[in-house]
Amino acid sequence: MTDRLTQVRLQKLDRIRKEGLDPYPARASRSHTSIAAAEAFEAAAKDEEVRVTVAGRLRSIREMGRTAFVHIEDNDGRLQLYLREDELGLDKFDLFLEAFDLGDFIQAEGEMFRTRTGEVTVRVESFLMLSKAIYPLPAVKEEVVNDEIVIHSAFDNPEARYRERYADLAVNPEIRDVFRTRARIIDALRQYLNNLGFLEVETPVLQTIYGGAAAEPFVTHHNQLHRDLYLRISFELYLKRLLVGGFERVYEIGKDFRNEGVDRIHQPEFTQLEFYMAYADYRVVMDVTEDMITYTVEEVLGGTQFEYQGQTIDVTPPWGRIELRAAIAEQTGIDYAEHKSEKALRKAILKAGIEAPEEASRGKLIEHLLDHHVVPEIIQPTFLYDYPRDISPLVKANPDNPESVERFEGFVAGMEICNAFTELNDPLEQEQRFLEMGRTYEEDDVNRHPLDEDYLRAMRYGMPPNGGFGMGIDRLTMLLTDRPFIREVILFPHLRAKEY
RNA sequence: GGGGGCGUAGCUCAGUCGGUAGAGCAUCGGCCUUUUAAGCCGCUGGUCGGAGGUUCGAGUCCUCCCGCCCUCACCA
Repeated sequence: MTDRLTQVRLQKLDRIRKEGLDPYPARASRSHTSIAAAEAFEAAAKDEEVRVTVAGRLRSIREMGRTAFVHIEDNDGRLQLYLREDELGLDKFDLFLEAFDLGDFIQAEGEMFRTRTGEVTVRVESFLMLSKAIYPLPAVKEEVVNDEIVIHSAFDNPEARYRERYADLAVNPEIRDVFRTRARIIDALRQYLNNLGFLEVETPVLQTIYGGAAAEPFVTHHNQLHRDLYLRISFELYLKRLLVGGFERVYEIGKDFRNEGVDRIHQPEFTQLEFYMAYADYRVVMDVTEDMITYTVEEVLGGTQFEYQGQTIDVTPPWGRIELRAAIAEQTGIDYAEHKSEKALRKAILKAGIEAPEEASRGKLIEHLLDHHVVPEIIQPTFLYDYPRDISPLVKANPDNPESVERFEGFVAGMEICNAFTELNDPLEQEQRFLEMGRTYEEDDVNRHPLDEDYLRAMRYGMPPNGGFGMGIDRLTMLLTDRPFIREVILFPHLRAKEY
């Protein structure tokens, strides 16, 4: 694209070259970041000279006759520079005004002082272009009113922001903060698990048989092997093979891929944490979950309470613990234990004036009640436990009640954030469950699982009893950054390809 | 996939009943040596998402297509 704005900047690029300067020099130097420079000035004695070399991107230029005030922005924040013709000389000063634009990266050296309005500023004695910007960044203006930053003409067209996330990040500092927080969340989770003796591992993204969740996979193809492969929909079956191998505590943080609809809390590519813990059951995993998330929230936010979309969330243990059956009964008046068959339960649901999906198993009906009538009501951190067996093929049955399995999910702010269970480690029962699954789903159901013979083989060598856990990192990040949409916490969310 | 909404200058947005396409900021030119949404004066800048249609005349009405948003469905 060579529109007029771009043409002007290309001419400026030439102008810089004609001055004998490289608009993209290989080397930069800086003695202080913006914050370090301001701190050094504040710490210095009254008459002491504080000389700095700073670097950053030009974010504002206020030309005032033979002087100019500009702000540069670096990773730490913003710093004001003051340029004067009598300080720089006519040629240099003109070069700056005529060839430097918003968005350019520059380097400047000078002595620090405080302006009449009290702002710590660098009086520039020399400057360099570090990188000339050819396209103008979206024109965002900021104003400080009563210590609050008011943004004018924000760059907030969603399509443009996600397509050009780099521009979004460049002009919206709060978006950069979202991803700094995201990194700290992952860091805290790692610390927590490492401290408990967990081993971080990596398992295949390309799988010959997908499993561990009910989801439609992405299919790809390996040319040399002449076979289709699937992008993983979960890590579960590989991580549990590692327990067979003798590791007692393993976890993985990585991407899962599900070829399904995109909405407020779903993206086809998302980040998951799963861990497996030998000799633990789902009760232990519940305790660990509470503790791990509390630790993470404290590390990242400095406390156990935070605001999410206008509601105060408190993760301080103990979290609510309610049997799934009781939670559904409370919200809908339906006790599914009284309706043992799919038919009977469907009848009860319709009688209660609630919609029931067509062609759903009894477990699917229960799940529908959970998703639509219980989950939206759960604001404070809560575990629901003991799930129907037919929607949980990898979970060990509850010894007191063979109808239910030892599984729980954690919910916060109307969102499911984790799913965990006492893992089924009986190879014969697992095989039986897989076969049951094959019957539950129709032949052409995309969620019907191919039977993973190799996983059964692994189990036959002996798998220690263990508790497993999975959590969506993106959703946790949504909570801790107060973002209502999952695409806000994913750097490059998926959009349709645009042709240029 | 169904339903609804939207797409106008680099950015944020107006555009009435179908009658020559506008504003602020940015850009460009001028003034201004402690400004900070700096200020003042002036000038530019448009395939109105794309294609077709109705009409003397379409940003506006109709059809199809593309993209984004919301919502439903799907989603251990």
